[in-house]
Amino acid sequence: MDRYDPKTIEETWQKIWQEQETFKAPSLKTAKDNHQAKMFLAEMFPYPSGAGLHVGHVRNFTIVDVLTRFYMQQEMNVLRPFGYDTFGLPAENYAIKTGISPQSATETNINNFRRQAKRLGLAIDWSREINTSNPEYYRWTQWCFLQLYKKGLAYRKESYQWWCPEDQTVLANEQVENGRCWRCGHEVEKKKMKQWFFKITEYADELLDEVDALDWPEKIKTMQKNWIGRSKGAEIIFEIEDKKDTIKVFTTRPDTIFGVTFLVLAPEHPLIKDLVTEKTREAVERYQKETTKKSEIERQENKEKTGVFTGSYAINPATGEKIPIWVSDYVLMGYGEGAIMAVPAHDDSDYEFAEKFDLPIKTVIEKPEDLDDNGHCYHGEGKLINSGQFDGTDSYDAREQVVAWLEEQGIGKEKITYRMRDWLISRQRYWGCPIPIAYDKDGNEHPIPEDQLPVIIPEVEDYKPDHTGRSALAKAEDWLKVDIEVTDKKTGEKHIETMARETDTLDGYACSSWYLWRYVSPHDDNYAWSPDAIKYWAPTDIYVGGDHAVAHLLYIRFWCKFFADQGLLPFREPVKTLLYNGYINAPDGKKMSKSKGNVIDPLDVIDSGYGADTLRTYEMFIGPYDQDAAWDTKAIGGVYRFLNRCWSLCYNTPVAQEGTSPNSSLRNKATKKVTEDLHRRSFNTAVAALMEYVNELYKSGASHEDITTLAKLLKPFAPHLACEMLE
RNA sequence: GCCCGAGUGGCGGAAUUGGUAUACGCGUUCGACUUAAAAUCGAAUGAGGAAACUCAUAUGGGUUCAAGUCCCAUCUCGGGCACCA
Repeated sequence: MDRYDPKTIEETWQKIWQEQETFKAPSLKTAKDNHQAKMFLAEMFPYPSGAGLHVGHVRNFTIVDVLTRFYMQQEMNVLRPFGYDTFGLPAENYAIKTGISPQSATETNINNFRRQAKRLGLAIDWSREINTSNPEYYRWTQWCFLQLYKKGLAYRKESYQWWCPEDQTVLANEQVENGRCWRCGHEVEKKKMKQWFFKITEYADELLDEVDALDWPEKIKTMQKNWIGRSKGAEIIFEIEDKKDTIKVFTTRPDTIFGVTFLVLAPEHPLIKDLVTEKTREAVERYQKETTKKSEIERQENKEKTGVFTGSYAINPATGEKIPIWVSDYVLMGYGEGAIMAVPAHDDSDYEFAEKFDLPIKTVIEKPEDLDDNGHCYHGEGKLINSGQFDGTDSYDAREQVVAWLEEQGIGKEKITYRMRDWLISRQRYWGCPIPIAYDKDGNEHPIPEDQLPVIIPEVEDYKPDHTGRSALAKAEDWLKVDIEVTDKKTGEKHIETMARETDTLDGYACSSWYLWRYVSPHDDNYAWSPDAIKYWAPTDIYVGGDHAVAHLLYIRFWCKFFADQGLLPFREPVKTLLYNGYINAPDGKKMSKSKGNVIDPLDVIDSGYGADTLRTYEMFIGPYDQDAAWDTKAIGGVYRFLNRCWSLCYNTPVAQEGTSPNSSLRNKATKKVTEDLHRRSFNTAVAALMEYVNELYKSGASHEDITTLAKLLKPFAPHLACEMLE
């Protein structure tokens, strides 16, 4: 052979790797006996869409692959599995349109994905492949649900939830982006429904406190902190004039209590109906109706304050003054108590509201004189004024003192509030993991016993959700009925009762909340993850992805903490190091999309003659892995030329005699540089260093030893060519 | 509005701990090979200048023997949060 022929080389080596199971992780026994360090790497497993792999997958997978091959060269026990996140709307919508079952469409797509992934020459332990819609897998997803249910962390409650009218399902808060559905982009609505939740708020403090210590990008850590949104403040009780009811508010500034000149309730606040008077009832009810009708986008767009007076008054506990109670949509029912004490002198929103409705403004914090602040209200710290016994106190210290004073009177206490809500997991969709619950004739819920798992998704004729807001599962009449043994509470006797299954399925994020642990023992019939294997391999050392900054990456942390508390995981954080890779955009810098017709298909790139090695190396060379990059149709040619030069050096150039200098020092320099760069994940400069090395070898001549070194250093990036050269 | 990042040739980017700015690649130009083209190989390539040299890392200051890197201010772009009390 005198020409670099990627097609032949890549087919040859892919076949060898397949036959020899080159990348199969060592057995537990072997791994422990050889006393090497362990390394568990994974990419965020893909959703196998009908469109096949795109260049973004290639970047994501190649990062993991380069590290996998590198750590194998460093003689570590490496686990690098692969799987598919297969539940989800696209397959179901496709089924509704074409009648092809999601089961069969998913199988087709997986086969396609696997075939394409193999053509990239990925160093995957294929014996560990998992698929979330396989009953062998989702049996254990259901088992996880039951563990959470047993501890009261999976529960059902009725509340207003985000509803996507296009997809006919509810959504988690994390799946609503700017008032729109994350999947289809349709505007979402609020709908009152009884739904299943996971009590993620139980772990809010730990999720927040342990974020800082993680070896994760700061960007992601900040997003998670913002999402959890802990704020420390006080809950204060206001009495209502001439009424027995009281109003609870949450505030982060109890030190401003003397400046409270009115209260504001969210339009959904349950107490409003008791506060309205003959005169105000009509106006208040009209306002409430208008608010409900407004979409979230409208509520966000129109920031002009609106509101209406209830007709009732509360008493400021600090001053004894009578203060009016108003209703306004700038107060949100979902946060704090759904009611606020308004301090217009020191809060922008309250100030705007007071200005608009001509309510009194009372300054209680003195602005430091040297401060040049042209704003209307001062939110900073300072000495208290007009605040009775607290006059002269520094506002920061006054926070605690005021709370203590209110607490003495039994009308206030310290309180911590979170922005994060519990995780809504019900989906009114067919193509998801069935929630293992049944209802008796009185509507009481009963968990499906663990020995009756999995609850298999039934085949149906028609995949459309029914018009009542239930998934197509509701149409599987035989499946709906289930016999469950119940114990009579009074007599203790057991009997079998026929019940109706839950027709909601689990949010797909539930299925991906534990898959990293399944990888350690993917075929275990007795455990979701086997205790020995999890102890050795987990947690995941390096996890690579470019999406799901809050949702998935928060959920896996939550489940990890929960299962650690059950004694089922010997660690409390699932991912040691997170690498968050950037996107690959079209050559014009815009996002690739089918509709724009600017999609680069990686398989086309391989088949055009460049081969997988060029594609992989190019995507590592394109720029720092964590930055977005634009595809450059010309620059990939430079990488192809580079691999050609490596080839020529090996096959078409006379072998130089091995001398001592300068070749050995060049070798050492290149080895040191590439190794260091891989340790600090600077893939682009590692490739640059290899190019430099090759350029130098062209000048000096390459000995046998030089070519061997080059091939070894090249192997993580262009494994097929490197293996061929080493042969 | 608040909180993070980032601004370096024609382009993507490098400079790891304050120590030769522009590695590597693309593009461009010239040369070799060829009847020719492609491919390949070699050379040049921040700006100005014949050269010595001067000026250049968004802008303006500062610290330092030394600043792309540290400090202050400003501008621009990107991201996150956003009526969260």
